[in-house]
Amino acid sequence: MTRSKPRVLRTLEHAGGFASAQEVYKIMQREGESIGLTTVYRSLQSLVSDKIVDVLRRDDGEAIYRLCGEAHHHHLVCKNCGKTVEIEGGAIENWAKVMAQEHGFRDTGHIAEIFGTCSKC
Amino acid sequence: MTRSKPRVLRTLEHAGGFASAQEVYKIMQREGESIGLTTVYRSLQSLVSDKIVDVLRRDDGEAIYRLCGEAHHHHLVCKNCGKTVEIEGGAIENWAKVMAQEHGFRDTGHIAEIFGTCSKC
DNA sequence: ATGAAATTGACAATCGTTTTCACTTCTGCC
DNA sequence: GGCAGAAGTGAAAACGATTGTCAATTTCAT
Repeated sequence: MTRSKPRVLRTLEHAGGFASAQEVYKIMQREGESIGLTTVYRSLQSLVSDKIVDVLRRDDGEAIYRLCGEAHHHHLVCKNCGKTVEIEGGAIENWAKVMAQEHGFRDTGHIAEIFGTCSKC
Repeated sequence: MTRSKPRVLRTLEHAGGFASAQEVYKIMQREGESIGLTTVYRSLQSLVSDKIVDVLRRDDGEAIYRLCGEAHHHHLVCKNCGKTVEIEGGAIENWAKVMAQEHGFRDTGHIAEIFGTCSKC
C-alpha cells in the first residue's frame, strides 16, 4: 500500500495513538483528507499485520487500534473508558513457555490481557 | 423474567458453560426448545446483571457468555489444526491480580491464550 | 375471573465490518 | 513514451451480531 497507509498511521498518532476505525475515518474527513472507509479498514489491518499497531476490543465489541512499540508487553484495559496501561508479562512469559513445552507445542506465542474498571471510572 | 431465563441458563450449562448468544439460540432450536433470539439475548443480559454469568469478547468481537462459577482456565491452541488444550492459569492468576491492584483497577478479569504448533503439525 | 404489568418473539432497524467490483494508480518492460 | 498487468482505492451492497419495536401472550394480585 502506498498512499493511504502512511496517512492513516499519521492520523492514529495524532489521535493519541488510540482510536477505532470509524473514529480514524471521521477524523480524516473532518481534516479534509480524502479517503474511503474501506481503505481505512484495510490500512489498519495492514498496519496490524506489520505489527505497527495493536488491536483490542472495546466493551461494546468495536475494535480499537493502538500504536505499539516493538517491545513485547501486555495490556491492562479499562472496560469503561478504554484507558490502557502497558504492563510487563513477568511470570507469564515463563508460564507460557513451560505450558507449551509440556504439551509439545512449538513456535509459541501468547496473548494476555487484564481488564477491569480504572480508578477514575 | 420467568420462563426463559432458567432455560437459557440450563442450556449454557449444558454447553460447557461457555457460548455466544447465537450458539445458545442454535442449541435450543436443535433441542426443540421454543424460544426467540431476542429473548436469548435478553436472558443472557439479565443473567449478566445478576452476576450469574460473565461476558467476554472473542477475537472477532462476538460476545461470549460464561458461567461465573465455572472453573477458570486458559487455552493452548494449535495455529495449524486448531487443536485446543485446556490448561491451568497457574502464576497468571496472581500476576493479574497484582498488576490490576498496582494500577488501581477494580472488578478485574483476564484472558490468556497460548498459541503455537502442536506436535502433530 | 379480570385487568394491569411484565414477558415474549417475529420482524425491522442499527451499526461495525467485510466483500464486491469497477475504476484508478502504480510498476516494470518494450 | 507507451502499455499491459498488478496493486490500491472507494462507493455501494452484503453480512452478522445486537438492539429496538410493538402486538400478542403470560403472570400475578385482587
